[in-house]
Amino acid sequence: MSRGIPEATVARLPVYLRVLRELDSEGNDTVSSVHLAELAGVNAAKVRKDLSFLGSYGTRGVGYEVPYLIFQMSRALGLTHERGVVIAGAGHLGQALANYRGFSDRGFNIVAMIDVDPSKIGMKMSGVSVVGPEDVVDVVNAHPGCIVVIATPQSAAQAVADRAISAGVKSLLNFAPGVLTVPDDVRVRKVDLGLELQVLSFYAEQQERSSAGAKSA
Amino acid sequence: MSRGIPEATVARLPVYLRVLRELDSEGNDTVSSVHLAELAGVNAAKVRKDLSFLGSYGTRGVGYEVPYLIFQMSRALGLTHERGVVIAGAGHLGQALANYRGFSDRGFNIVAMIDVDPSKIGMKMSGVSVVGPEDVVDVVNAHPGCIVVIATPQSAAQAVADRAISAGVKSLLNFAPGVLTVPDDVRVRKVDLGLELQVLSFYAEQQERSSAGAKSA
DNA sequence: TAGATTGTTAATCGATTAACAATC
DNA sequence: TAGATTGTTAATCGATTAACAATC
Repeated sequence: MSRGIPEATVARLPVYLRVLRELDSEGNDTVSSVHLAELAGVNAAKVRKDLSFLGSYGTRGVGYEVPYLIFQMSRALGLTHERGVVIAGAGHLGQALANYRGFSDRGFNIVAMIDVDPSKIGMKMSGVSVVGPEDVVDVVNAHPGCIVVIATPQSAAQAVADRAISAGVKSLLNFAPGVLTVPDDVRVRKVDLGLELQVLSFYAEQQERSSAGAKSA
Repeated sequence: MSRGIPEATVARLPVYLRVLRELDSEGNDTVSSVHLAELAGVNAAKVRKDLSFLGSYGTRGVGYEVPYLIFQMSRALGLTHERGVVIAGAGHLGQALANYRGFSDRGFNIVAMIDVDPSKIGMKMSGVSVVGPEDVVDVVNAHPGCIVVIATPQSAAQAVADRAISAGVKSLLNFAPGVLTVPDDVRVRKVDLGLELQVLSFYAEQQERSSAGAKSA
């Protein structure tokens, strides 16, 4: 029994896919693991290993057929059919996400925004209807398998997640800082802007200290 | 010669710090690795190992002094002094970042936004002045060690990065999809919204296929 | 056939975690 | 002292990568 595709591999598939689409639009019919690796910024053996999890779609001595690999990869990622995305929080971040390019051409369809602000409810923002929190269940029911993006303040994040989960949502993308508590069968991915800045700050600090040390030495 | 703190550890420090601040505000004087691990959602041995990279700040039989650990961790992360942040791109995402809470109380100071739109240049958005691209050098010089956040469309991202780097910037946070080419001494962290959704889509698809399979079996 | 490149095995590397001596 | 908990070592685990037989 296969243990499934490793997380690290799954996270690289979208990178390969972006590169492959670019190659395709430039008219490339085939690509070798070495070339694909270079464009994706990874090791060629890693590319071959990653792709082998999807199946044996290459040809020895030749490489991979670009359009076919795009198809297989899109299929694996579930991008060959529409998937609904609900954005919770119609603030700047929510609007930025609603405006984000490259959603629709990957099969993602923003079906609604949710906000508590009565002055926003009923409006359309970037072509997306804003509804109140009590409508989450209806929206989720109308779009089975949809992903809920939490772009609310931290104070509202858990409540929004709870409501979405009780409506049947299994996938959350969380932009609020802090941890969400969810059942085992719900998958959460987290984007933490503060964390990213702090990591950069750590390395910047290191660099500054070592160069200050070199100066005084 | 120490090989430096592992990347994975550095990325967990901000998580520990958030938990520690919470504990502190609740009046906890000390915390054990077991408790801290629980709150941070990681293994206790990992916590002890991670913290040991910072130094021996715990007391056997007792645990870690919360305020002291906060201080040491903040120092390691370079959060005990101000650091400038420049946001390139004054669209929805840029504004969302300018509004983001938890920057200032971690020492991050948004010093300017950059945009090409003449109607935005000269304005203040969320209290931050918007300047034109040609002013990047001045802003960066006025705030040595600052971090540049790229919240522009992909088409402008590399040019913005190049300009910032030539002005001396060493840390970039990139929200544009696609790869940035930068010199070795420049550190880039990337947040890729499309990638996150595609990863969620992969697992959602798997879940749906297996439950469909179970149904037909 | 000769050259190229995959798919996979086996080696390497690094990160996680269990275990425990040190010690408060 | 007895109990608790750190700091660190050593074992485990998983991911990366080099190497190469298979094969186009």
